[in-house]
Amino acid sequence: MATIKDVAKVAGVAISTASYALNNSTKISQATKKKVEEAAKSLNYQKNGFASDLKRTKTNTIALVLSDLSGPFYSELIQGVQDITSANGYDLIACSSIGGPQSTAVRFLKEKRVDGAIILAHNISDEITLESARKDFPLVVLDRTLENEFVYHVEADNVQGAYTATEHLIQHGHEDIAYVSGPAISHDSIRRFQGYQDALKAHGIPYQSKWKFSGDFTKKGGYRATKLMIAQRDLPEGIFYANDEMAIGGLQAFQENGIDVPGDISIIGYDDIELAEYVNPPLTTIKQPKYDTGALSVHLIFQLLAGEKVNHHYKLPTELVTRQSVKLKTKVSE
Amino acid sequence: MATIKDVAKVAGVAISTASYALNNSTKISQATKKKVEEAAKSLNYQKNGFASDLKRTKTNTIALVLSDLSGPFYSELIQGVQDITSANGYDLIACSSIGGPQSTAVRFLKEKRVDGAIILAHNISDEITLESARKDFPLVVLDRTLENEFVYHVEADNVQGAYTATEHLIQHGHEDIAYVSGPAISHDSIRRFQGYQDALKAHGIPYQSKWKFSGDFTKKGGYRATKLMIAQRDLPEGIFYANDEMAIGGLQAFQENGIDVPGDISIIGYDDIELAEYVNPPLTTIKQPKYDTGALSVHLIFQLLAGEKVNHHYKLPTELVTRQSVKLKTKVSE
DNA sequence: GAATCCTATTGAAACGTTTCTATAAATGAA
DNA sequence: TTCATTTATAGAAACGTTTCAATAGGATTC
Repeated sequence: MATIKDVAKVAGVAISTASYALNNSTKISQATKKKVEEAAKSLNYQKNGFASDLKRTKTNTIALVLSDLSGPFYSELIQGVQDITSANGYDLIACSSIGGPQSTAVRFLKEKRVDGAIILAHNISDEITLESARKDFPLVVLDRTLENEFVYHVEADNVQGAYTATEHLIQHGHEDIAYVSGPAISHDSIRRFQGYQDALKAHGIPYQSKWKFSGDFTKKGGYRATKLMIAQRDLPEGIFYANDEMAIGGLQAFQENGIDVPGDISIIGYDDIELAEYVNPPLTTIKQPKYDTGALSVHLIFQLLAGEKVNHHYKLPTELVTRQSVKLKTKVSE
Repeated sequence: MATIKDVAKVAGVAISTASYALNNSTKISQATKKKVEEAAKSLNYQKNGFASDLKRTKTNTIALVLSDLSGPFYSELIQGVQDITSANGYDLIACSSIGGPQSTAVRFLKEKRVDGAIILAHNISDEITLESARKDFPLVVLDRTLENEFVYHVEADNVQGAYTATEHLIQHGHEDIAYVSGPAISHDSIRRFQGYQDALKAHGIPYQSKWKFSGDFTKKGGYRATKLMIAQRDLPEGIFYANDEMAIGGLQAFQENGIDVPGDISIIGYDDIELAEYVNPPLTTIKQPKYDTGALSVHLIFQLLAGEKVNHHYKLPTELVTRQSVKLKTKVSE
């Protein structure tokens, strides 16, 4: 590989001149600039990114840390991140945190191979996040809250979203409303449970622990929780699943047992994944402002890199998407 | 940030000693090794990745170049890539080629910020690929063929897959079979068209150009092509859509026009995306060995990095997934 | 024509590692 | 005791850039 030394030699100038010429410095005459560029072209010269980064102590790259590169993909969120990143002339790379402390993601964070990072990876421990965060290396976390001077937090408002979902069921005449949770440690699930409880309370419906079921954010988990409910022969009037995947699993369980949704029971999900529109019946759910979440996250990083001060916490509003899995309950008896 | 210099100073040793100690050289006594490690810990030392890469001229990282980080995601393919990469102790990063020559992907390729790359991005020009490929920098392309000493090619067998799909329709009694293509320049689409034609020929069915429709691999494109077919009031007996997305768009068009699939017309897709199973009717389609494609790609890269010789072209077999969008045609009249 | 100011160019240091080579100390053989 | 050998450590060069400070020469001013 040709280096800048070779280019300088061929062009007959000093190394520094070559560097200036290739970096469009104004101090270089047009003639020498041309000479250098031609030399570079003839040698098929490409700068060595590492050497350059090393000297500049700046990479012009933002990392998006995902728990698993192979999905589930938050494509709108990434779109938001991507758009803003490239609008600012930065590069974006995605890396996975599979493998824990040995993972690519952790290496990139610790070795500061990027200028800033957005973390959406439950398997990156808080400890590692805190160790990596430092001055001039802003970190935005999306799936947890963390108190640290250099860690920032953006989230869709889980409490409000869950409140809306639950209230929607209540407004459709349902009182016995179950909640199918995500993993116990999930920040999102905990918040959504909070919103669920808040809504019940606000409408004078006492919370009953028998209506809380444990899921794990997977289709199978939703299926199992629902089977359990059915087996207990004591169905609620409505179910709020902490995410769409589980709701779809639940749908399958109901189908298998000849229980009609929404005829016999109303259900509502959370996330508005692509599939939600296609299942039968189409799933009513809560849509999160994913694009905005992504866009805001990078935006904050750029503000911070520019030395501005920003808040440590941001909450974005969610939105109810009405489809056909919730039905108005006409109180026949009672 | 603490550097190795600081560590050496605190530990009271030379820089080189510190370096050896941190890199587990055998020549260092246990005592000093411990001393250095403690110093590193106390300073929260993290090595500078660039400096290290610069000296080593090796990054231990493989890049996966995607046309758009926000999907459509070939999650199984990525899984394959990921598994093999980490099994070899390498890091994997994904980067996008949005923005053409200014994109992150192109920079990473040209500036050789990785040891090898897998390219699955139609918007990376052949020219750039060829410019980037060089000795000790193996490139695997998945969505085109390219003749170059340092470029390798892995693909699911498009011709065979399309042949199988078309033959499946033929074997179900269909003769008038339409093909809805992807973008004209798409390598995949062209190959699939070839397979379609081959199957017709093999079964003595003449190819009619009126049965070729232009799509673009999107849902909307499939919808439009299908609408056009319906408007012409001359429907084929079966349609082979060059991918599932378009088939699903087509399904919607048929639904809107009260045409029953597969009662009135059989359709088949290509890809076996997740949605295919959920649409109504579930879509018969061709499944590609995505995981294997990904795994083989990285495997080749490692072989090449190790100095081994491998073939330049690999073709992996596809598989028919039978669902309910194709029906046996009982020839009532004629 | 001397003094001043630009402008284009150069030389050299620096970024933080790794690694080759040299050296000093410790060990062993004679 | 001396010399050779091993071992642990140190010194310094190198990787390929960028950029500060220095310089030379030409243009401008009076």
